[in-house]
Amino acid sequence: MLSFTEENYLKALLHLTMEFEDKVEAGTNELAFYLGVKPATATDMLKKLKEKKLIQYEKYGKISLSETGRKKAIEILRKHRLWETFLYEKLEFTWDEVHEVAEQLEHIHSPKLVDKLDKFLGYPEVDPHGDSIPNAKGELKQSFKKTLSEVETGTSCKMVAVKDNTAAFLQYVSKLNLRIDTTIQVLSRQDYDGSMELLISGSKIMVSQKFAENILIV
Amino acid sequence: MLSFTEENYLKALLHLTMEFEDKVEAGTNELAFYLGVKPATATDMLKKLKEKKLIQYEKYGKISLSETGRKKAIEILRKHRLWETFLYEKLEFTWDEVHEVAEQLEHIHSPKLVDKLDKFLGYPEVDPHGDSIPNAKGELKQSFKKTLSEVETGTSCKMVAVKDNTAAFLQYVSKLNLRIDTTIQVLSRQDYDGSMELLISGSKIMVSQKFAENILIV
DNA sequence: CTAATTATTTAGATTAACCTAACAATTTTA
DNA sequence: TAAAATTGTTAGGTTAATCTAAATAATTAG
Ligand SMILES: [Mn+2]
Ligand SMILES: [Mn+2]
Ligand SMILES: [Mn+2]
Ligand SMILES: [Mn+2]
Repeated sequence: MLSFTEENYLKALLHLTMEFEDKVEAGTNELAFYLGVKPATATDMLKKLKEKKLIQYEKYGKISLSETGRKKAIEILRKHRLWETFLYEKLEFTWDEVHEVAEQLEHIHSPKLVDKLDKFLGYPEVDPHGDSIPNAKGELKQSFKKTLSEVETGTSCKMVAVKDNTAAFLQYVSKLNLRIDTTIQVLSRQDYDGSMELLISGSKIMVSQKFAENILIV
Repeated sequence: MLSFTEENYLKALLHLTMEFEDKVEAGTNELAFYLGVKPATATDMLKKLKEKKLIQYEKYGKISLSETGRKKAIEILRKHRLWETFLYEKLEFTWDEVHEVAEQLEHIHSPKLVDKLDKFLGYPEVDPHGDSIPNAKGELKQSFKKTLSEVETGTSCKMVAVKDNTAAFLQYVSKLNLRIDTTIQVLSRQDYDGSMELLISGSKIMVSQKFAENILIV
């Protein structure tokens, strides 16, 4: 049985090796920074995870998940996203509140619980942030979506997910009346700083490039 | 914030100081045995819990919960029983499966989660084992119920809870068609070993004294 | 292609939660 | 009430997960 901490390392590695289409490895510092620990700490854990055959790793080399490591990580991601969906759909949590609690709930060990929860929620495909939920077989629909910042001026698109999961960002998105499935029309763009003028359900708003880079669209 | 382990010690102390009406203290060995650790380990933790003002304790003396310690312990008990109820009522778990998972879920930290869960479940008063669920104010209806072994021969009673929460016992109870609210008629009793002949919804069964001592009735 | 910079590992500590073995206090029993 | 039994504590370790400081490898830049 994996410890809470080991699970977090695997989850972090899954995240870091899926950041963009061709990224399949991570570095020690990158991992340590992501987890909020010192590189020396990460090195110790990497040795242990290698020992347990959960990762591929050689001293001074890059890190990637093994097949079993990836399986484990996806299980945790599945639990995380199912719990977020539960909190959002059944317990009236807002989308900026669910992540923190799911960080704890994802470590509950009980295969029966996960599958019953999935059933109870009606086998949802995406979580409250628009992220795809791995199914019971451990299959994850991974699609690398375009961001709002890449949309051509004058065209329309639909928001399908968010990239940033911090409460601050999510609350701001909500305040702008943006949510999953909202149609966005790009009216204009400032060459100077990349900020964009948008039309959302009748009202015009202005957003920064940084903001637009965290809205995923289709 | 209390650790997982500290929470388990407090919960154990709450249990041990509520075993019967006049029991308000526990001993080091008793506590250690209940938690499955060595007495030396318990002594260490007792010092820490005393330091944090969660218990009353003097070297070589008896242990009892402080007001804050009791509050904390009841919060955990509340979570435990609400989660058991959730698993049983919403996720189709059987009553012998819920405890193990609730042992993990009870340590999730989120005041909002507990209260939303309570609301979602319709503010249940008892868990699947008939145990009273503390309310949001931390009030616990504690009633010391009679056991089936104390019922007079020839009279009837109603099962309201079970004392033993092990899967083996609960499965056996189910197999005998006994559940919360079942009416039990005591037909006869063996002087020799205290075993009892019961009438349950039309069929006669024989149970041991040990068994009868773990069925709570009214 | 060396020197500077960056990335990573090693060495040596710390803390929480556990253990065993030995010792000390308390309670029971004869 | 003294010996025996029980209960509880202390001393000294271990392991997992963390840290800081120092050393080393790899990469980048001039
Ligand atoms: Mn999340
Ligand atoms: Mn999410
Ligand atoms: Mn239980
Ligand atoms: Mn229960």
